[in-house]
Amino acid sequence: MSHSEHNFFYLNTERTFRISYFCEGLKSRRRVFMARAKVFDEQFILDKAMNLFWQKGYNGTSAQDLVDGLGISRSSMYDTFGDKHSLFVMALKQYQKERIDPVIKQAATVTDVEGYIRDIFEFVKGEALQEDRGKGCFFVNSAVELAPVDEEVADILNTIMYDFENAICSVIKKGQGLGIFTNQYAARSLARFIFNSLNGLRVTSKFDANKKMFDDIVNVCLYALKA
Amino acid sequence: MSHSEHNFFYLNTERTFRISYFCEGLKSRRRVFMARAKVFDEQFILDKAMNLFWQKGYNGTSAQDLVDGLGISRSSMYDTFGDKHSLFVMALKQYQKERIDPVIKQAATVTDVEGYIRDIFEFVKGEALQEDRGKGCFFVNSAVELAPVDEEVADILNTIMYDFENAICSVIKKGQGLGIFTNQYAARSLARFIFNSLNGLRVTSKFDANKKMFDDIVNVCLYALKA
DNA sequence: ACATTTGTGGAACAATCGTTCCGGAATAGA
DNA sequence: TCTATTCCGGAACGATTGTTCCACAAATGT
Repeated sequence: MSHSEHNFFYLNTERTFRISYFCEGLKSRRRVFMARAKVFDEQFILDKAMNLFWQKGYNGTSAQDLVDGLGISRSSMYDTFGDKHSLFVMALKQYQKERIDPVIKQAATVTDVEGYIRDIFEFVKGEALQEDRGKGCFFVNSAVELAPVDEEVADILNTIMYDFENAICSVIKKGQGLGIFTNQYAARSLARFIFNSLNGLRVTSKFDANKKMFDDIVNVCLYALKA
Repeated sequence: MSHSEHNFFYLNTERTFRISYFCEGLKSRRRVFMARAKVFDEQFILDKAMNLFWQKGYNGTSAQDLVDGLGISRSSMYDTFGDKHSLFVMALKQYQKERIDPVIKQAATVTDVEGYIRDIFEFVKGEALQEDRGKGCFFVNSAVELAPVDEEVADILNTIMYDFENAICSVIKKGQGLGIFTNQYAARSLARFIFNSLNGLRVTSKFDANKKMFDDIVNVCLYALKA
């Protein structure tokens, strides 16, 4: 028996994902057969992948690391997520959706503008003082490792930067209107300064830095915004 | 003929470096035979290695990449620099010696304190606008990729951070005495803020950022220091 | 010419890389 | 029970990883 007769779905050239093939073909029709339900949660696995890539980077994480860390078989991993690069991209988007988008959305309805900015700095500071501070930020790590050589990843990161800058900018603008933040510089300039400072904190957290050090940095950053 | 008889120096367990073995043994005695002189300059090769690792990172640079990029044979590479990790460490120290130490030394005798700080920012800004801006900074790149998992590299990076912070701190202190910089915060706090901002710039340069963006960031950073 | 060291090209190494494929066990609705 | 799908363990793939080794060419003072 030839291979294609036995496992026809492997040969789909458009999508190598085994799971999606048959299901998608039946989207409009009624499902006739119900087969074994998924037992692992894709989001849950994706979270694990995110943390693995986050910790060791793209090149530093091997397929074996993923199999060991995700808790699913090698076959399931490739069937569900395609190849390593696809999985990385999905993990990065997961990070965007779970950790960055909420902060951006919050900006639209924020009332305590100063608290909003301070909370972001405090959050990053908090992570920088955790035991696994070496992880840094998946966003920054990916930018440093892949942005220059991986266009698909770079596009995602640039989008994040763009959205984040705009969100901060709107909050700054509101704060300037309330007389809380300085009018010495345009809101966009200050937003970029904040973005840059946060990127810096993610790098500084890679060093042997202590609480006092982060306090110093954050204090000066927030001071620079004051009216 | 056995291997050890023919090329005895390969079996030195302390140092696998072929070149150093015999020479070091003769340091105190008079050289009897003068052999072929070195034709490639180790510093020159090390510079090339530095740029390769700088561009693609440690894990992203393969042994083959090094052979192709250094312009010497695979054998010469291993004979001269040991293994890949040793070569990386040497390249990192080269970066420290050539690009960071001069800036630190300058701090001791600087008179135009404001210009000194501004020049550093302008230099980083300039590099961030170059064609190969994606390279970023070898120091920051290495911190992000290796500091959490490579103790030897982390030690070097921490030393650089420590020295740099002290250098900036002394300049800031001088500027505070002259009434040029703000006394709102301790010199060390401001130095850490500067270090952090520069780290940020190295990350921001990985994105699709333009001149205006860096101008904005640097302006606010320098503004924050003003008295 | 000789001894000695440097550098080269290439073969070869074991290990790991990312990936594919298979057979079969498990689970579900029909 | 039958069919469809999920998931696993594991073997296997060719390619590439970092590294070692060897024979030989090149250079240089004696």
